Amino acid sequence: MSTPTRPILDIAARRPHRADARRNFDAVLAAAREAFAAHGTDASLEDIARRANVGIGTLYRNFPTRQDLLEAVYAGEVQELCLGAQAVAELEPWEAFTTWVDSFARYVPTKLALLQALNKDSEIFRACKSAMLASALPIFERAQQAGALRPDVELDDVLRMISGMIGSTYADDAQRQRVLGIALDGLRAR
Amino acid sequence: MSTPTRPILDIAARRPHRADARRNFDAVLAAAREAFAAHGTDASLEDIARRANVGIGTLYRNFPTRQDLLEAVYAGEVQELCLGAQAVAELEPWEAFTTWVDSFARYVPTKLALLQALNKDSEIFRACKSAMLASALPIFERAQQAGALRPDVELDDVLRMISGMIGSTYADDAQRQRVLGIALDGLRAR
DNA sequence: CTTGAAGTGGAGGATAGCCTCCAGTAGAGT
DNA sequence: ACTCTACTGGAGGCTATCCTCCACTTCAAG
Repeated sequence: MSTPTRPILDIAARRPHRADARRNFDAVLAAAREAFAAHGTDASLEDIARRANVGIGTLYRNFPTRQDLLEAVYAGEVQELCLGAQAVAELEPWEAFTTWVDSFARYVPTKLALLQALNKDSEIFRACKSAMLASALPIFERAQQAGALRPDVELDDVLRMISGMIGSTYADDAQRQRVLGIALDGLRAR
Repeated sequence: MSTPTRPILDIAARRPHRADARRNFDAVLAAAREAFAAHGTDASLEDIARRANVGIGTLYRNFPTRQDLLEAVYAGEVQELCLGAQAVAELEPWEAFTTWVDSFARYVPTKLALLQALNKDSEIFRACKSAMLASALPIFERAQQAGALRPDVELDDVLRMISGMIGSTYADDAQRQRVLGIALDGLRAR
C-alpha cells in the first residue's frame, strides 16, 4: 500500500526547512482554517496571525496573498475528504453512495466560503476538484452500474446539488437530514 | 378586486412626503437592490449612495442602519414573489406546484445574501417569511391533497432545499434545470 | 562555538468604509 | 411670491484592515 493519496498540490514544497519556521507555517494554516470557517473568506489576516501567535510579517512571507492562504487551506481539506472516499469501498453500491454523500454533506458547510472565493480562476481549485471527482467517481459509477442510481445523472450534478442544499440553513439537523433524504430519493433509479 | 397583496410591512409609511425626497428614497432602494445582488450584503453604502445620485447623508437619513436598508430591499422582493404565487392558481395541482417552485428558484439567487444577513433576529424577516409561506401554502397543499406530492414533507423543507440548491453554482442553466428536476422527482409521491 | 543565512514580528503608512454634522437648498402650503 | 421647514450632500473624523519594510533573533551546519 504505497502512499494512497499524495498531496494535491505541493503545499509540502512550500513548507519552510527550518523547524521553527515550519511550526509557524502550520500554526498559520490551522488558524486560517478556523478563521475562514468561522468568519468567511474575509476573515482578518491580522487576526489569523494573532491567533497563530505569529507576527503579521510571518504570515505574509508564507502566504503573500490572501488567495495563497485560501488555496492552502482548501487543498488540505479536500485531501481529507478524498481519504474518506476510500473508507466506503466495501459497502453495498447504494449504501456506499449514500454514505459517501453523507460524508460529503458533512464536509461542505465549512468549505462553502472557500469554494466561492476560489471559483474564479484558481489553478489549484481545478486540481482539487478533479482530485475529489476522481475519488468519488468509482463510488458513483458502481451505484449506477448496480442499477441503484438513476443513469441520467452526472456526478457533477450530485455534487453541486448536495453542496447547495447543505449550505442552506435549516431549523435543525433533523430537517437537514430529511431534506437530504428527499434528494437521495430523487437520485434513486426507479 | 381590492388590493390583492398589501405591503408586508409599512415601507410605504417610511416614504417621505416631499416629491424629491420620495424620488431619492426610491433611488436608494433601487441602487441598494442592485448592489446587494451584485456584491453581497456588505456592499459599500457610499457606493450605493453614489449610484443613486444621492449624498451619503440622504441614505443615512432614510435608512439609519445597514439592516434597515436590507430589510426594505428584502421586503420589496418578497412581495413580488407573493404576487407570482397567485398566477398559478388555475393550473393542475402538480403543475402549479412545479411552476411555482420554478419561479421561486428564479427568485432565490439574488436574495440569498439577504436571507442570510437577516436570519438573525429581524422582525421583518419573520413577517416576510410567513407572508411567503402563506402565499405558497395553498399551492403546496393542493398538490399534496391531489396525491401528487409526497405527504411526509413540509413546505418549509421544500423552500430550504430549493433555495440551497439554486444558490449553488452550476456549469450552465441546463445543469441547474436538471438538478432541479431531480429534486422534484424526489418530492413526487410514488 | 561560531557564524551567517533563514526567519521573525510589529511599527507605520496607505486605503477604504462607516457615520455624524450642519450650512445650504428647494418643495409646498398660504 | 414668500416663507418655513423638510430635506440635501459631502467634508471630515474614526476605525479596521491591508501590506511593506527592516532591525533583530534563532536555527543548524561546519
